[in-house]
Amino acid sequence: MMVRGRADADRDSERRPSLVDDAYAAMKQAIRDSSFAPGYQASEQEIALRLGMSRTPVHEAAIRLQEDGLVRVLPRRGILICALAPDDMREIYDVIVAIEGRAAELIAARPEHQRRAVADDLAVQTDAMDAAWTEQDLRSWGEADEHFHRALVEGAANGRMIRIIQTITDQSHRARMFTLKLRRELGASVEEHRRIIDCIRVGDAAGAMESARTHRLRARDTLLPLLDSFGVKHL
Amino acid sequence: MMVRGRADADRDSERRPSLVDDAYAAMKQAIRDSSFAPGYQASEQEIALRLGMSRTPVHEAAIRLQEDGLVRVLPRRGILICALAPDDMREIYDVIVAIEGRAAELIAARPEHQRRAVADDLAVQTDAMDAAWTEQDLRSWGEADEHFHRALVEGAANGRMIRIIQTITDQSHRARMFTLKLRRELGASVEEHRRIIDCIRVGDAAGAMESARTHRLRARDTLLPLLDSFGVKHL
DNA sequence: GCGCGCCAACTTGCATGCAAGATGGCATGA
DNA sequence: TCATGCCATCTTGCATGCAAGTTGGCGCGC
Repeated sequence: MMVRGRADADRDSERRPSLVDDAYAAMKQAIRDSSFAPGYQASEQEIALRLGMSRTPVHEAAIRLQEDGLVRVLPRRGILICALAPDDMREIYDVIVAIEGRAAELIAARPEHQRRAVADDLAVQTDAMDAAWTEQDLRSWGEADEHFHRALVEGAANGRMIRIIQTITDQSHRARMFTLKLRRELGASVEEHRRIIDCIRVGDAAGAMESARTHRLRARDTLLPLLDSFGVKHL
Repeated sequence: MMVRGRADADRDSERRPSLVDDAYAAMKQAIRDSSFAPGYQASEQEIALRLGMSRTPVHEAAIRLQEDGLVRVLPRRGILICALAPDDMREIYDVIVAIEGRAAELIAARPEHQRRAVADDLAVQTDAMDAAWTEQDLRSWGEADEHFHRALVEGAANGRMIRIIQTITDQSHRARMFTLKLRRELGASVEEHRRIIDCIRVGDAAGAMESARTHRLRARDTLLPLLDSFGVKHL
């Protein structure tokens, strides 16, 4: 199951997805897997033709994608797939540090049984990461890591935080796929995750925030130089 | 000058605003000043008529407003103006605490002359608040306070943070107008703002974050009970 | 050979037409 | 009197037409 236009998916539980939803999902997926490479300029007409619909739903989906920061709609010139510059990664990490830090703090401040439920979930993902690491299974490691961070934010039960993180995750998906192959310090993450979990278990809000922040800041400080050294200017 | 669809305003410096932009701005303004009250259900046709355009630009503006969380587009039933529940205010405050806290920390970590520029700006706004307070000028106080918090986030030079805060500010504008009249502790804000400024001046990142967080948490803890006591269920 | 301007092709902005889904009221039956 | 079902009306989803803005290339003048 895919991410989809949360704006509807979670609000109006179910209804037949409209063509706009289809176009939105298809385009987003195409951007995620680089069928639409950054910098590529597509015409709405062409996309509409490929998706078997008229320009209208494609245009409306493009507006939503622009709002998500994934494309730019250039008046009378088409849809431009956005590229991410190193500076965007800096911005993204700062937002993540802020939101995940607060989320961890909030979780640790919740009643004991709720804390434990979240902590157990986080522990499952972290164990999966540990296992994947010993087996050198990058793909599984990445998925478990993603689940961990999603569960962390969802644990704070704040729809706006979830939405913010979802948007930013979508934006940085390609960069993440790229850096995943480069990282050589995956073991450190497991340990840092466990520290976060411990703080949540004992209800140490300040510690939870601090360890969540430290984890992301450390990751940022390993990855950004890596990107720099590869001279990556946009991804 | 009004807020406008930042998605374009800051990216493509200038171009004749399209009808969609007009519709977006007009509807947003109508929601801000409660011409469109929460819970009101409008038809696109009717809005289009009032704005002197066809349904198409109104519909596209509605999509953007829905993405901003200000309205819901109900399929084949019209546009519903969203109301804010107390729980939404809780969510909003948590996001603000996270983002402004990190922003203050980032500013305090910048080079001295940049810190000072931001601090001076913040000090001007705080002085204006102080003056407005002694003169019991609520409107001026509110505007200066708004400028202070905007400057705080803009000082961190992170477009995504600015955008997040802008979205949330738009959502909570009506609630802010309502609570402004109820508050009896405006003096405390001035003092707390000064504490933030001092930390920024001396480059105390941890202190800046902590005082920014404390400021917002204190405000939340005074306001939410106030809303509760008035039995406000949506605004 | 080189620069400049014009034009044809292309692209979207916006209006409108049509069909299908949603709604509220009225008539009908118990 | 009340519940139920049908239909007229309203509203949007989506396709398409037209006009205006943008672009790239070709030809003309130098």
